[in-house]
Formats: sequence, structure tokens, C-alpha cells
Amino acid sequence: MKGSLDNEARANLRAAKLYCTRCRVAILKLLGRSGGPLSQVQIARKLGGGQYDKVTIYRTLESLVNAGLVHKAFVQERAWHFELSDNCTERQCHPHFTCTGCGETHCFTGISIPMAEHAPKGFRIQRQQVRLEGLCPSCA
Amino acid sequence: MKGSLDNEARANLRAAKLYCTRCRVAILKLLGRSGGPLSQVQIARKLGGGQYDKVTIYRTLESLVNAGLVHKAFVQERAWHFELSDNCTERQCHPHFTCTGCGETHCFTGISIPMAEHAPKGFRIQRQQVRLEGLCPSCA
DNA sequence: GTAAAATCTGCAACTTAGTTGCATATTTTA
DNA sequence: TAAAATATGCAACTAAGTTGCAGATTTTAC
Ligand SMILES: [Mn+2]
Ligand SMILES: [Mn+2]
Ligand SMILES: [Zn+2]
Ligand SMILES: [Zn+2]
Repeated sequence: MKGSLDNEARANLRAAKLYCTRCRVAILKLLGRSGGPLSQVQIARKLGGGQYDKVTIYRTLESLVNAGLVHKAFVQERAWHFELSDNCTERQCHPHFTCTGCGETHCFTGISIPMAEHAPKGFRIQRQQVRLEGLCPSCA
Repeated sequence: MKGSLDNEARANLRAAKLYCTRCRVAILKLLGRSGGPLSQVQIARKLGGGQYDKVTIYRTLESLVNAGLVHKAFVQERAWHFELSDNCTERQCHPHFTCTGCGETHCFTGISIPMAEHAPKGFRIQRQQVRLEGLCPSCA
């Protein structure tokens, strides 16, 4: 038995007209279980060393982003971080909290922040992303 | 005559106990004139080709950030972008708007967004940064 | 089920962003 | 103006991400 996360991942891939490959399914399931956005290196490690080439992981993520299943989270780190697009509207994704103590990033899906208004004349705001910084329970 | 931006830059450097070097003064003045945060490459270009080694620019920016005169702006690009710290409180910096058409980033110093509240139990929020995406007047 | 078409994967080579060590140059202090 | 403190440039390096291409998988059509 493969579990419902597996079926869900495959259904989403089929709906997006993407091939159901081992790598895509594995990454979708991993992101589904993860408490925060993950980088290529983190994904590679969690899937088990040497399972996939890093190029494959990058290209897999790219295809998932293009299909709208995954998006890049707005975290201030050198490497890009990816997470499932669910729980996010077109205009706003939940805030991301990064602990300045341990460096961990958490999704604050329970919080919402009003969209910016009164943009300067002529600017049209389409999306807003919020990043929070502070101390997590273990580091406070 | 060297102008008031120059004097201001030098005064700020002295107050921060940093040597007044040509590079620091030039970067502070440049950021003061800029309408948005700049990357190392942009800074190097605007200061005039080959004026400073990129290592020097990075180290200069690092010293300005440590002194609190400059900070890293929260923009979704591969390279870090830097801007003057003025107009920013400890808890919140103005939002940054990036046009999805031309890629330009603008500081929206006129807008302010309420700080997040109701963090999950045990988390202490210390800073908030907001990134906006959309179309600028020329691209709309 | 099988073959052809479509797409994905791994490898090697490359680019871009940023860092480190160290010898030399500049700025400050006295 | 000399000594002390700090900044700079160069070369060499690391980390993150990209590209081209040949071979492997997945899908579609029969
Ligand atoms: Mn998230
Ligand atoms: Mn700004
Ligand atoms: Zn922490
Ligand atoms: Zn634009």
C-alpha cells in the first residue's frame, strides 16, 4: 500500500499533464510532510544520499513550479527554498518565520497580514510576501 | 566642493568608528542617491568599471551592514541587494516592490503594513519584511 | 502487450555569487 | 611623521544553479 499522499501526488501530476516520475512523486510527498520550505540540498539529503542528481532535482522543482504545484518561498538565504502551493492564494502566501538563533524557517499558516494598499500612482500590486524574523521557542 | 551627501557619509562613518575610505564614502553616497537596493555588480558598474575589486565591495558592504548604516533588502533575486538603513525601524523596513515585467525593484517608503500579531505560542517576532510583486507604471 | 513518441535523467562542463588568505597600501592616532 | 590599525587587491576557492546531450523512463496509440 502506497498511502494517500502518494495517490494525491500522482493525481496532481496527472492533472498538471506531467509524467509521474519517481522523483516528482518523492519530492511532492516530501514537501507535503515538511514543516517548512526546503532547498535542493535539504531535499537531496532527505530523499536519501545520491538517489537523484542535483540537476534532476532542480529540473523537477522547476517543472512543479511551472505547473503551479510548488512555489519558491521568500526566505533570506542564499539557496532557493521550495514548498507546496496549497494554502496560498494567488495574491498572498502565508508568512515565513526564520529564527535568528537556530536558522530554522517555519510556515506561519495561521497568521494573515492585510495586503498593502495605496501603492504609488501607476503601480499595480499583484502579490505580497511577508518574512518574519525572531526567536523560536527553543531559542527564546 | 564635495556636497552634503559627502559630508553626511563621512560623519556617519566617523560616528560608526569606521575609516573614511574612498570606497565606503562612494558606496554610501551611491546608495543615498539610488531609488532601490543595489547588488555588488550594480554598485561596481555605477561606481565606474574596475574602480574597486569585487572583494573590496563585498567587504565594504559587510562593514557598513555591521555598523548598521546599510542593510540587506528582502528581494527575490539570486544576488543580495543593499540599501541605506534610514527610514527603517528596527522592527520593520519599508516594503519592496518588484515589477514582474522589467524586473526593477522600487522602495515603497510611503506604504506601511501592520506588524504580524498572534504568532504561534513561544515564537517571538522581532522583525518583519514585506515584498510586493506586480507591474510598474511603464509595464502595466 | 508492444513500438514509437514524448519526456525525463545523469553526467560533465560551465556560470555566477560570494569567501578566504595573505602581502601591500591607506588611514588614523599620537 | 612614525607606528598601529585597518582596508585593499589579487589569486584561489566554494556553493548554488544552468546547459547540452546521450541514454533511460513514461506515456500513447495500436
Ligand atoms: Mn510556507
Ligand atoms: Mn528599500
Ligand atoms: Zn531557533
Ligand atoms: Zn516594470
